[in-house]
Amino acid sequence: MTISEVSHKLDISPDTLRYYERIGLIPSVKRTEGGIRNYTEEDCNWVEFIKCMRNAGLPIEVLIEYVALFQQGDSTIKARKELFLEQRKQLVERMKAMQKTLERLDYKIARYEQKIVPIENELKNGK
Amino acid sequence: MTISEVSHKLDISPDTLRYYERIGLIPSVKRTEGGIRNYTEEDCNWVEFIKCMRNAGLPIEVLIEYVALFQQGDSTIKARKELFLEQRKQLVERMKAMQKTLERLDYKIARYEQKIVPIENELKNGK
DNA sequence: TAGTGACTTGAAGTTGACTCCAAATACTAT
DNA sequence: ATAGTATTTGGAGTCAACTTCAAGTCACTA
Repeated sequence: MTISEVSHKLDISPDTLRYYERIGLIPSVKRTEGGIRNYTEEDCNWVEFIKCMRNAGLPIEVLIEYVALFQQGDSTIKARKELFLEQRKQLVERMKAMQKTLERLDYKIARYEQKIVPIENELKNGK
Repeated sequence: MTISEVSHKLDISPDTLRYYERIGLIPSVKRTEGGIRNYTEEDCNWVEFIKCMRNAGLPIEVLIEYVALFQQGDSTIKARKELFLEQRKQLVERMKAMQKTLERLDYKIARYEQKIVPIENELKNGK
């Protein structure tokens, strides 16, 4: 797959794809003889995985470390598990904070609801 | 309350507090005769509210708009409700995405668990 | 084989959200 | 009154995460 195909498929710009590869956020992609990137299915999976993790707020640095550990082979499995456990913990924290915010938004919305109805009644009554 | 008191209370730097005020992310704070900011309880509540919303990922621009609407009085109640409804929707989306990521992390962690146990058994058996 | 469009690189530029700085002014304790 | 600390401002600097640029290379196609 060419870079623009992957770009369309995963909705990430070619520039960002190159950037991710350059900083080690995805393992480096094999090239054609001419030097053009040729993404395998596995490369795509990496990109998609990283996109998903980034989307949930995992720091780039941590993901870079993960990719590096992955490339060092099975001896790093434990470290990778620890890394994910820590990120899992932080993710749950963020989700809890968001839940609180959601409740707060709901409360505000409900209060506005109460305020709007009287105003609309006023209009209805020609005031 | 002085800016440094608020800073400690809410764990936001004085620079950030001034920055938030400058860009309209919180209503402007009354000053003493000498020109020093004197935060009321209400000012604090604003800061805390904004901190909470930012923390959940609501865009600064949207919050600036909310503050502006708020300052225009009751005629903007409906608009404020709409704004919150939209943000609520997006927040729920983000939380769903994070839930998926969480499940994915859990899956990975579980798989590493399975991989680690055999490795540890190998060690135990002196391999 | 010449034109056209996609791809390459390293480096510079941009954006959002702060964060720091310098010089001036304000409060506080002695 | 004076030293010392806190606060003020406008503006510059920083950092992460891209994004754009320039100048060259590759690959298809008429």
